[in-house]
Amino acid sequence: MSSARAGNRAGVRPKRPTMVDVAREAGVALRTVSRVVNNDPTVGPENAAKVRVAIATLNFRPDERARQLRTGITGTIGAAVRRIAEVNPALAAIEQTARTWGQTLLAASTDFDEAREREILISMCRQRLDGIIVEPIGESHSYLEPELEAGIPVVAMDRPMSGIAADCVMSDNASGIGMAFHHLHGHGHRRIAYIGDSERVFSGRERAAAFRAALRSHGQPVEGLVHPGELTPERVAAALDVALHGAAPATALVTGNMDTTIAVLRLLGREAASRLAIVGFDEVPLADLLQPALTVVAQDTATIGRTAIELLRARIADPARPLQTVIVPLELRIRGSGEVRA
Amino acid sequence: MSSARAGNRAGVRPKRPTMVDVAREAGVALRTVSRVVNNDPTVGPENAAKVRVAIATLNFRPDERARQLRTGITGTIGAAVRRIAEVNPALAAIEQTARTWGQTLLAASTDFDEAREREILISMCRQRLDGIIVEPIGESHSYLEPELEAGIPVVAMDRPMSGIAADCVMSDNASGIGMAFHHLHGHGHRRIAYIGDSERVFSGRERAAAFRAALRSHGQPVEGLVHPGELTPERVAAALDVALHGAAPATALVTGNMDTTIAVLRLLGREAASRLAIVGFDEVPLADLLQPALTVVAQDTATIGRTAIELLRARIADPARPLQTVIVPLELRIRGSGEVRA
DNA sequence: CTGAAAGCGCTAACAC
DNA sequence: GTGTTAGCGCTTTCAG
Repeated sequence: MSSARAGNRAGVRPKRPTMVDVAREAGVALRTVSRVVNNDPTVGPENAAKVRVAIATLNFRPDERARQLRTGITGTIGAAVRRIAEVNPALAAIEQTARTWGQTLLAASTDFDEAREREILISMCRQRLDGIIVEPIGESHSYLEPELEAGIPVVAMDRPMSGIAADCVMSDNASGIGMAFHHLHGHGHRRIAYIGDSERVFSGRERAAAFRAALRSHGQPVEGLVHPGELTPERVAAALDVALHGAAPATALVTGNMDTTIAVLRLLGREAASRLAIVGFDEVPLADLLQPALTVVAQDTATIGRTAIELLRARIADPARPLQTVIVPLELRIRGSGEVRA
Repeated sequence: MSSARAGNRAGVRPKRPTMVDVAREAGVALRTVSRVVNNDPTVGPENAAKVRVAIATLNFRPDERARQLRTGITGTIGAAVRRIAEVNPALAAIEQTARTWGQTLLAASTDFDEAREREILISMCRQRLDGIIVEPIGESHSYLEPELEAGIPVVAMDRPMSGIAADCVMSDNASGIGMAFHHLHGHGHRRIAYIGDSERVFSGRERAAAFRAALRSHGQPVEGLVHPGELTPERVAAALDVALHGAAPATALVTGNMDTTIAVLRLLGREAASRLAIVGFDEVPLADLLQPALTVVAQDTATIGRTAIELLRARIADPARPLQTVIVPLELRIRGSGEVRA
């Protein structure tokens, strides 16, 4: 079965043919091969044919690295996201758009790790990518200042970057939280709690602040209702306990992101979920199949991704254009869990 | 706000300093700079210091492309998967392992499209990646023959490649289907139906065949019970209708992959799901939160990913080693939907 | 239309 | 220890 590799001795990687080899085989100059490979029309038909034959017989494939080194452009854009291999319509949109433009996408996971993010970003810079889209994790990205100065375009997605001046596209967190709150308030709830991500995270900060603002604007007390923090099951359980079993139990709940929503649903178990009104921030997979189906305020992640890469293109085309921050609206998706009356 | 870029005129990308510039700045030879950059210990401490100062003042970053061209290795492995930006523990495992080995991962989506797959694979070859992992889509990959010959290691994941000799890791589809069948049979079901992917797809073929074999080995007729085909809602609905509303309605159902499972659950609606026994092939997100919770035969995708990259490493280390196909067992996860009695 | 030669930014022999 | 000199494989002036 391994006969296909019979010619290969262990460890001896056969050398690939280069343009010189092709030129020799075809009996033309190196330059002519290059022209054929790049579809330059100024090549005589018979020469072109000879070259193509030589390419086929030698199985020549141009070395992209050499071309990139010479031309100075990589035709590749980088995406440093929190998780490739997780549902991420923004990333999907970026890849699709990049492909449309004939660009390659180099995607890597920061894994919510600041050091890892830095590694990836620096590595992308060393590879001289045409541009970088990043879902920022770290608190300061000032180490990228020299890279920006050197001309590598960077666009932030989901959160702004601090320490450097980069374009940014993100959701309208405040309005999204407001939407969720008002929806529940409109269904008669007067004790609405919030459980969400830590305020050390930008979006966690924005959403918790927006929720507090919503409470105040409705003349409600804040204490016991707003629970930002780490996303451990224990912490969420504790927060849930305070919210539901205090002196004045909440009758409705806003969860600040997908992981919180799922954690809460798991904790509530099957039946309890139908007595408490819940609106989740962020879409959840199979939300429509849950019981009751989950009402969410959904981010328009596809638009976010598309905008990110468009901002990047614009920045590449004109490094001097004014910085831009795009805020993308969210959408309330009514499915049942948020329509439980008080 | 755009002051940080004040120095950049539109379109004029500032040239980055090279090693020559650093050498001049530091007053040493090019070679010495190279040594410092590569942490070569044979550099005098004061020279090293001078170089480091020069690097910092000029904001020098070595150009990875040039290094790759010179050394011949890219330090990058490619993964052509069906979808990045979707849940894919195999990809996650690959990325993590690659990182551990100091390799960069270049991931791209074939998007279930044969032409796209070909584009990506060829592009990866032109970039001279150290190796490629692919979830094959196309029916023949013989066009990769020259590339293999030229020494680029390729490993197939989830399905074998046809037309070329490549290592492969995949799930034990037949056993998985057998497990699902026997589980339902053990709960008293005597009319068990199967709805799954088209038999034009390798795994669809394997699973449908295994299901037919299971039926036969239990002396049951096959007609009306095995429904492979396209994954459109209409087709699945029609298959479901035949299975449930025929002369001898099925009392249990095996769904052949995640998309089929979800389609079926959507079609059945909330209540019907608790009367029909269902075992899904493939894990489904939030399966434990559904009602009833979904029993599945889960692929060990993390192991598949880890195995894929280990096979790749082994192949890179020894191109002459015998071809290997690794079959990974599946696991029955009992949650409720598969334990409804006949 | 085609060819010779220079060079992209770096590493690797081989002197000194 | 350090510097000099070749290239890696390609594109690109610039002559023919």
